[in-house]
Amino acid sequence: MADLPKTYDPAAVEPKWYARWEEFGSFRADPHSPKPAFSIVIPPPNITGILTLGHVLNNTIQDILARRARMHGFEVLWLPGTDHAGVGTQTAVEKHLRKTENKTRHDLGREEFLRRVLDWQDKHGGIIIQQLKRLGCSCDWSRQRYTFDDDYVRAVETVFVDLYRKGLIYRGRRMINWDPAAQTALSDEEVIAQPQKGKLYYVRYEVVEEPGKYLEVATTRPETIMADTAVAVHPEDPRYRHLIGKNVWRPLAREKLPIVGDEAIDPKFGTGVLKVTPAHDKVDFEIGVRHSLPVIDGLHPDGRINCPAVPELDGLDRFVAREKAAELLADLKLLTKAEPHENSVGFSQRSEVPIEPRLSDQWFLRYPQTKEALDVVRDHLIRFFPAHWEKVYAQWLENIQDWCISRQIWWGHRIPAWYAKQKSEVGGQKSDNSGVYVGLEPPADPENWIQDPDTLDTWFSSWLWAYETMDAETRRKFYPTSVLVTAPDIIFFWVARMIIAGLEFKPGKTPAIEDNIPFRDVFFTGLIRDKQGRKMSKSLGNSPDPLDLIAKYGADGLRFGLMRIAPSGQDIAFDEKQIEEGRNFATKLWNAARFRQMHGPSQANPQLDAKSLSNYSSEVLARFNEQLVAVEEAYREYRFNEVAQRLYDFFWGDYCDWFVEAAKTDIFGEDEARKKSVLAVMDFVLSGVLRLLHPFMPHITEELWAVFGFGAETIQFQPLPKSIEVDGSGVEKLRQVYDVVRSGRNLRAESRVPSNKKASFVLRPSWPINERDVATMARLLNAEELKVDLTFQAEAGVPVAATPLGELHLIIATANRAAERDRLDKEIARLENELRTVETKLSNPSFVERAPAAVVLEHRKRKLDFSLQLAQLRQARAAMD
RNA sequence: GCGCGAUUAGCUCAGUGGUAGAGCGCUUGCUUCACACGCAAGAAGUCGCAGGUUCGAACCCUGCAUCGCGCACCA
Repeated sequence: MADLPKTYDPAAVEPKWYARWEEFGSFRADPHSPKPAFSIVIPPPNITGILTLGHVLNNTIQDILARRARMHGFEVLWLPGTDHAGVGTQTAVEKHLRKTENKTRHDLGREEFLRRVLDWQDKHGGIIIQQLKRLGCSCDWSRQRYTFDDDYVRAVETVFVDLYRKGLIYRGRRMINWDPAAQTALSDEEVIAQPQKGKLYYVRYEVVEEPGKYLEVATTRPETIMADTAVAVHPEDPRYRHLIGKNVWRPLAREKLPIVGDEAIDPKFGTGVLKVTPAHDKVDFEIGVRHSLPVIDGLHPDGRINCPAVPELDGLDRFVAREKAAELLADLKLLTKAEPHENSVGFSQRSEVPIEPRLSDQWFLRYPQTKEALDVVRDHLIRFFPAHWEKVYAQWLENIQDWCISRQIWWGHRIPAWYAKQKSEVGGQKSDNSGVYVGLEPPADPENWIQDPDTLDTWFSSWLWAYETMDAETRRKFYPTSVLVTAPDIIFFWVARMIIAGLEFKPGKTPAIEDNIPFRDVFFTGLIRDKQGRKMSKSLGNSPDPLDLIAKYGADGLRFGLMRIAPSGQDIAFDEKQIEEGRNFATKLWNAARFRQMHGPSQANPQLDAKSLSNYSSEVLARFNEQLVAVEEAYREYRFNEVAQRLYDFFWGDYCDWFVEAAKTDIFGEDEARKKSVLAVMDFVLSGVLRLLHPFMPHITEELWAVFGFGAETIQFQPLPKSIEVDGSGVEKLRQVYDVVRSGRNLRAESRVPSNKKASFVLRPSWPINERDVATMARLLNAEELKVDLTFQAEAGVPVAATPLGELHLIIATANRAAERDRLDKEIARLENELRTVETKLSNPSFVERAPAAVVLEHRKRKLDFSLQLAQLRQARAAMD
């Protein structure tokens, strides 16, 4: 066995093992395996994306689950892949084009632009896959999929055609969210409402029938006045009721507009009069429909004003035009006032500009299976962790609106719809479906048809991800998947829609709903924020590069550090210190292994003889058993932070700080049998800890597994450790020994005996004490001598502590009587206080009768302990007077 | 306006009815024969506020406050 180097070097160990795992084919999923199946599909990252901390969190969790399942004897499929990310990728390429060639996509034309996107993809694509490998992700890379794979594209088109034929997809002229920067329609989910400080302009519209009389309108958008086609008041509003049916003069692009009455008007807002601009507001559009108002589009697609009738405004950007329109109105003496006003404005999630409600011809989906989708979550066929997301999910499904699925971008799945050429100008109110052909193949006479130029929302391909990434054979074994791990911000975009897609079109769908759902559990991770609680974002520059962190702390250190601070369902305040802790833990593990290795070879398959165990061995094994149970329990609830914390505490505290230190009495002792026994316990615990930690820290555990030669060539498929029976009374006794040690160390520190000086102690025992426990105490106390003396009479002023095993005295050359008196007084006061608390409780009959017996017993025991200790201390204190 | 979450040590967070916890930071002492990415000791909390339930509340209930998120409205 090779000696371990003094420090652990993740940079050397981690890539080496990853390459070996790929050689072994350890991550390959076999659909013919007799083992039970465990499967996860990766939330596909953008093909040209790079790894963020969010990815690290998300994929570490998936890797933990996959590796744990392998050790539990499952056949594991972790199916990886990437997403074409329509708007995101197209925007990046357009930006690049503008910068390097000062061209737009329109300068290049569709075909050439798409060629450029593919170039971009070749150059930047797949980086994230390499980064996931560096993190240690055990995906089955032989099955890597892409939302633009040929058969995947085919599947997306098939679903479109299918839904069209079922009448669930339709084309219509509707109010949609228009992104003037990306120049495309968006779904409601892609719009984020943000409070915006602006002005409320009060504008006077002259009443046609009563010249000199004005109707005052309050608006935040004076630049759209030219597109007004009415003004509206509440039908019951006494101020204006009599004017309904009359007309006003539109102040810009002067024209006669009707005054209509509509229930949608809130008489209390502004002046109680609304200018109706059906083309640029959802509510106005509805009013327009109710009153058969014309629709005037006053904006170009890029957000500039389209109104040649008012040359001062025509062509101006919408926000510039707003100011200008206010000026024009002021000049006309039609602007009464402009007061500060805060309202909420919808922003495009992607391009971060205000969206423009706009009337437009688009493709929409009427969601199928919404009731069923609600049911499967409510009835827990699909379980959410944490469960409170069920409510958010239900709220969305209950208020679901048709999904605008067409996008005016080029990078995406082209909509399989063609229009007859004579009606190719599909626009205006006349559009209907009679000249439309929808199908998987182009029409037989293509010269008479023109294909819809639009593409599909990226999520319209993502929602098929759970099953379209699998072939029939794989699906048979691995679908539904076991668990989906994702961030809650895509619960509507992806999670909900995948559930609907599974229920509606999973190939080979059966009446058994539980076979069609895409996953059984959904674990929602938290969002990683910076220390100030802000979201990680590129523009803020507050997102550390995970690859830098891996270089500094190792992939295992990063993984462990992050998991230890990631509470389930809570956002995570990222602090690099925590990753440093992960690295430190890896080093601790390494050095504990080194220590074991210095004392001879390990057993290949560590076995224990329960009868020959020393008390401290029993103690550490008892703690180990506790962790096995608790860890299993925590996994069931996806509480990864608890698993990590428990393994950390057990290994660092119980194993290293207490057990190994105590074990040194035997390791450096003369008794070969004892030495052998304790080394066997070390092997047993180390091999167990390595297996428990492997899902979190795959590389270092695999390296140490190999160094120790604990078993097969890889740790990856080793069964998890099982608990071992231990002697409970020995454990109890040993914990008292440790209490004595803690008291002694405290005495030493308070009496200022430095750590590098040996100290002498005398224990006057209350009970007979095992000689070997004395040796353990002496070592842990770093004692020159620890005498056990039943008749010891301390000189007054000698520091003393009351312990469960008796009085412990620290022998020092010159006792400081005054200091010791103070210390004793304080200690006595503390104990008296504790005793009083316990006695109060025990003297309460309700407590004794109604509290659980174990609790009462515990209190009685504490009362006894405190009384005994107090007696000891009072005696010592009395001797000083 | 509706809903969800949070509020515990200086910081980041565990703790879901029975003696308030961890890591970092801080103080003190240690290059003790695995580890200074370490060892040992210590200081530090009216568990957001107010009521209630209970023998007993950080924990359960009600209300309030503050912060964050989602949905709806916003002329």
